[in-house]
Amino acid sequence: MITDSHIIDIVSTHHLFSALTDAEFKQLFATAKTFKVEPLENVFHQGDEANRFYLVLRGHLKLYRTSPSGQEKVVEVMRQGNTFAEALMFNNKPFYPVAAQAVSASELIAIDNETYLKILKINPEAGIAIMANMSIRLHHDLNEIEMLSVENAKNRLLLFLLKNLQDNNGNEGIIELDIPKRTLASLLSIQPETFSRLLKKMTKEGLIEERKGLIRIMDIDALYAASDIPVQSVTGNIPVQFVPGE
Amino acid sequence: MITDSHIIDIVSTHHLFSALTDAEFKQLFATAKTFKVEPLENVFHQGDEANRFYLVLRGHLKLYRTSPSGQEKVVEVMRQGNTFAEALMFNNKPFYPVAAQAVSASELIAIDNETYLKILKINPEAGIAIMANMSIRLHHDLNEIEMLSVENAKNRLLLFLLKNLQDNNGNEGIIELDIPKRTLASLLSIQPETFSRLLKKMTKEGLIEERKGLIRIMDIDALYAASDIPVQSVTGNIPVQFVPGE
DNA sequence: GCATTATATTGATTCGTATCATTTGTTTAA
DNA sequence: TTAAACAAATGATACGAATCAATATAATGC
Repeated sequence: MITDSHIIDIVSTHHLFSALTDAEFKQLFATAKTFKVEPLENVFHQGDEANRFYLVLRGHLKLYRTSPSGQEKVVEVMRQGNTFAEALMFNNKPFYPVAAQAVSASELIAIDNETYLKILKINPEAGIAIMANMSIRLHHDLNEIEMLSVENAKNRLLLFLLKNLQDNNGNEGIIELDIPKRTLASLLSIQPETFSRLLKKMTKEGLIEERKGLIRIMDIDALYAASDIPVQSVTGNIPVQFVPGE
Repeated sequence: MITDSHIIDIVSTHHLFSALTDAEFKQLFATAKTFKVEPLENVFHQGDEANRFYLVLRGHLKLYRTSPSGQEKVVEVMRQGNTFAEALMFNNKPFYPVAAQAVSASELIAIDNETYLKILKINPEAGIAIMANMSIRLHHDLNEIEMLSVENAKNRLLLFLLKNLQDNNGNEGIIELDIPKRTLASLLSIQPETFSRLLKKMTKEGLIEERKGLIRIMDIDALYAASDIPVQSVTGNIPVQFVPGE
């Protein structure tokens, strides 16, 4: 039984658990067990029966696969707050296709697949609530990836401007700066100095106009043209992973 | 009724639909409707009743919120293959908290919340299968974000090395290069020249050793120390969004 | 009002990495 | 074996953006 408040904190903010009712939460964690692993110690091996999934409370672990030739390949690194092997549960896969080994001293909770699935099957509402969380998180990640994919300062600023313009009548737009520029710069991962220079340059190029607390976009199309923000962006293109051997 | 094969392609690869059985798929899309919107045309307005969610087949749209003071703020941009407003459905929210407006000429499918939820409630297995997809996608995104968050070439290489080392006995490790270096460089978003120089530098520093097709890590701890890869990494820290007004 | 502090701009310099050009090394096939 | 094609390494240079330093402007408190 889980009681430690620090642990409850980590558990209850996870998308797989945050939508559960108190009763469901209690039911689920009645059968859950916390345990510790030392570095190089395995939580499970490739091919083991998969009837539990895990939440990392502390430390970090690697999930790796060993090929027939003995090659080891790390598939994923799990850290505090991450769950792993839950996709197997949802997919009814009976065996772990990878092994999990602690990299640093770690603490985990093992959660019973059967108990978790029973909750979902008895009460579809619970599943729907969890899907709500997952949906939100997916949208969030998508935005995050889009923003991170824009590599240079100028394009990040342009993307920000295009996303935040208001009173977009015709080909003009206005953006109200209700936070200090230094903060905005930091949000865009640009140094304040660079930010200042960028705005100045764009003003000189006639793309924008600055008036206390306002940025006025003279020509939205020209701004689009000035950026090389991918039209199709990241969305939908599953990016290449580091799987040299496959 | 949806028949066009191009459309079926987009629909059936989406995580909300790919796990449905043929029968469920048919049932769902019997009530779905495709429609087109022109730029500046709204799909729905803030406060409208939310009994449908949408999948973008073509074009792109902005979701935006208008504050009491008349400020417009773009929350998200949706593109081909994206769904939106499905989180509202899962959350039983009765009204759209944002408006959706086409930016370019777009084509969409509107899907009935009621029909979709009915499928999930009648058959919990369907919901579980969808959650499997969502789980996989979430893990995928997490990795993607982690990799994108590593801003400079040296750290990307280090992260790659640390993730791919095999025969990690003690504090040494070996990595087999089974793809050309230029390809690996490209995967890491590094120019081949830079990649070559990096390896050379790390060899000179005594961190690694190179032998045809192998990279041998002399001291894993030292390698960790050389990187400023965040120990806690991205995981769990919900990054700041561009919401200056909140 | 003025002093104090925070924020913003501007200049000079440095660092990381891309780009271009050239050379060296390694496969592949005639 | 030797030429042709490709991969990798090395050098020179250019550019974006961070950093350091100084100054200017705006906001805040007394």
